[in-house]
Amino acid sequence: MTLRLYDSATRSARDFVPLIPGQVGMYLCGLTVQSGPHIGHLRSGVNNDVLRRWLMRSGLKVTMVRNITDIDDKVLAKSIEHGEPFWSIAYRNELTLGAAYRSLNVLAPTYEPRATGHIPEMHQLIAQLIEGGHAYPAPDGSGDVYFDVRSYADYGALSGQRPDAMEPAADAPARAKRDPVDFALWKGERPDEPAEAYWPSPWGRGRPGWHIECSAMCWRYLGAEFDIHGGGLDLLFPHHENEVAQSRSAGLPFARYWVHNALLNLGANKMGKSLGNVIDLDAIVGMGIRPVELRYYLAQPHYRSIIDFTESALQEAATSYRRMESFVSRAVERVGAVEPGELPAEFVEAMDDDLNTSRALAVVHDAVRLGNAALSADGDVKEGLAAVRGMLDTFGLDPLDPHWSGAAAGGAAADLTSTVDALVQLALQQRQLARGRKDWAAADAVRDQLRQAGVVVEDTPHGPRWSIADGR
RNA sequence: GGUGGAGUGGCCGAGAGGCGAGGCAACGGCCUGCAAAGCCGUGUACACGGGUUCAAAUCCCGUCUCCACCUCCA
Repeated sequence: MTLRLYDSATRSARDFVPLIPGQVGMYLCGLTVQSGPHIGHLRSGVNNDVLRRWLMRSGLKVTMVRNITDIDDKVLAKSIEHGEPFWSIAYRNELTLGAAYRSLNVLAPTYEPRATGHIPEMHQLIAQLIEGGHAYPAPDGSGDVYFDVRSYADYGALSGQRPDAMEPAADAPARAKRDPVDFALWKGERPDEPAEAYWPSPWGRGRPGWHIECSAMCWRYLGAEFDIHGGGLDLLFPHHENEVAQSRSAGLPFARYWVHNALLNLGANKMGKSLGNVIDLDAIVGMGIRPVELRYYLAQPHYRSIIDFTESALQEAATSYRRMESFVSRAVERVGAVEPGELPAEFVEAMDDDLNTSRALAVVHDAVRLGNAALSADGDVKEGLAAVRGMLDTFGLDPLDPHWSGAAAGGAAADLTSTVDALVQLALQQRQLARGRKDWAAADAVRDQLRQAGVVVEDTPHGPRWSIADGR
């Protein structure tokens, strides 16, 4: 079976057939870095990372471009508000975003271009659009250039909107436009905006409109036509609709599949900067949740299902992940490290079915249950361990991935583990002696003291084992 | 008003005509000095009202509630 992906443009699942066999060009709308990321943004990053990893696992060579839009109205507004250059604000948020992605084990994109680095490409596209009769400089001398929506017959096809039923674009005075729904490709210099936010252009000094940067960067790095364009569902209109309109009008076939992830809600509404109902990674960590557990929480529901964030659901997901993690560590203690192995057919089938991650993780849980039973029965556990690691690896959730295992933190943590182990073993020897003479009070006192120090002791038929207490 | 989507057991969350996905919680059992972990077992859930069908959570009609988008948005 091949991968089937739901394509927003056709509103149906389609077999995924890459433009060039064996390769995939993938563009993800990253953030407008007017502020740092909240977990809704991170959901988009994680969902697309799972898609990317699945494409890679399916043997495809993936070129993934995830952009940073580092100039827009809000960044400029903040610049004035704080008396700080817009590029300084944008870059600070970009760094925070990058750090959050890394801590969630989101693979670095093949390239991460910034809007402001692609002004010449935008100019070229705009010039082509004007020449082709799809765009026009504002007649009011403002220096704005608008896209002529009526010149593109398919406008609205992607999002199912009809231009006649639309509200006017609020990005410029309507009087300068031929039609109120026309949108700005280029915005002329304005006296009330920061002086460093302008570039020369054939239409006067100015800066990019909101949508043109993505058309420019897709074209530059993925070519005239490419496979997958992703982003949050809230970008479908107007952002993606406008991207298609610009690019196709400029003669570029553009994206072949549109993949939109559903949003993450908090309470009754979507999490959003403008609503102020925002939870970020620090807040999650403050709840006693590790990044790997947040990744599991974000990756388990289907990517097209709304996630209603609640802390209790997050805690449940963390418990669920710890069960998998615990199987892996106990299995490794028994049989040593086993490399990630082949994927069960059921798992592959679930993932190929428009990334049914819930069904795929149910296969993992089944394997964990069987593996646990094998551990209890002293049966063969290698195969199960390899399968579980293999499946979790395609989610970026393999507990033994160096990214999670602490070795990535610099090796100091791994050294500490052996130090702690030596100390705990000392205590456990005392406890075993006490148990040997059935002095349960003394034995339990050792266990309690270790527990207070954050070390959990479990007795097994193969002797006691210890681990660091979860969360909180 | 237009467009798209959702309502599943105590909770989360898949499924989309017939055999109860999976997880969390709960209860019972096994194991254990006690625990922990684990395993086994326990549930007749699909917003509401009609209809189609041998069979409906799934299809059709109607109703209710909620969400997103309709030019700031992942």
